[in-house]
Amino acid sequence: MTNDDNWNEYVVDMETCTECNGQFLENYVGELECQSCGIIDGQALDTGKEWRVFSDGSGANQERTGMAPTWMLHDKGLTTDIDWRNRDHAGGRISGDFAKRLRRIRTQHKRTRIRNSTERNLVSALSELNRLASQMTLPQPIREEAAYIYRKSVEAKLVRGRSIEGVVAASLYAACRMRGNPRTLDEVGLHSRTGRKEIGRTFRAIRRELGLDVSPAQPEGYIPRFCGDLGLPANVEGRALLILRQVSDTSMMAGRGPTGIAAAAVYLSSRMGESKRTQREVSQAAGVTEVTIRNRYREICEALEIDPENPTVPEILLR
DNA sequence: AAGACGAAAGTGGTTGA
DNA sequence: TCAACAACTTTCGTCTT
Repeated sequence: MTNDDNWNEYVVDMETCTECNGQFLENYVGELECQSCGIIDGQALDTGKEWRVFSDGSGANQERTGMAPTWMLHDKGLTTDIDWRNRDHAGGRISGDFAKRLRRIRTQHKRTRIRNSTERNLVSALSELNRLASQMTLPQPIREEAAYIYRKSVEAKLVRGRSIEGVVAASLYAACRMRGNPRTLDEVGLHSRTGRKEIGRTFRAIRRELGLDVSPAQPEGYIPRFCGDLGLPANVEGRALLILRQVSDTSMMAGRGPTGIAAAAVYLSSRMGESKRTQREVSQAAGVTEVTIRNRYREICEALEIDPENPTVPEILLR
């Protein structure tokens, strides 16, 4: 029996899932999540359509009121669209003078959607935002948050004297941290035309001027991504998070870079089980040096009284 | 040969006078 | 504005597996 095998017996003390008899385990945002079917706290998510039927109940009509407003479109998605096809409501062809008129209306409509230079800027900034977020594979809520921060920055005239790209990158960086899915400045800088330095400077300005409540990045936030990049199984990830939770009360965290701590926790967790990773592999996934991992590793082992040579799951982590 | 270790010097950012 | 400072990186020789 490996360490990895008996690990789960101690961590999981929750009931079993009513849907599939799988085990509930606390995920990193503190919800109870079924390990096999992913249901949160016994509540299955309804992935069905939200169409409501007001007419004959046959379900043939699919009424609703359009998509939810989004900060990702310059007009928040509140607009009317005119179909580009020359067809009437029944699908019949529209031709002749009326088709000509329709073409004219479409042109005018396009012009009214983008009214002034501010909106034009917003359009290009938001497309840059989307490009960046896509390259970094960021989820929709973070993009929304970033778009909102960017809008506020424009309102506060923070783009004056700064590049649009810089403000976009800084907004994204801030949104990632605020949503507990932190990225390093290096990472954002890698995908943006602006460098790490400028993004950092701009981020500080935005935070100060908008009074954003951005707490320091928590090492926990990096764990899922590092483990994913390293192809580590879920139990190693869960154990790394528990290690962090134990160590977070100690003084070793003070003043240390969160990425280094997270990297060391992943490295330690991987060494406790069968799927081991080298310092080099972890350092590349985490963007810190092996030396830093070694130092944090030593400190974590010291704090948790773990033998660095032959790390086993310590008593304090079992309950 | 690869991985781990640790010393020593260098770098970039923060802090406090 | 500048120097001190801590964290982190780079580099490199040595030891272990």
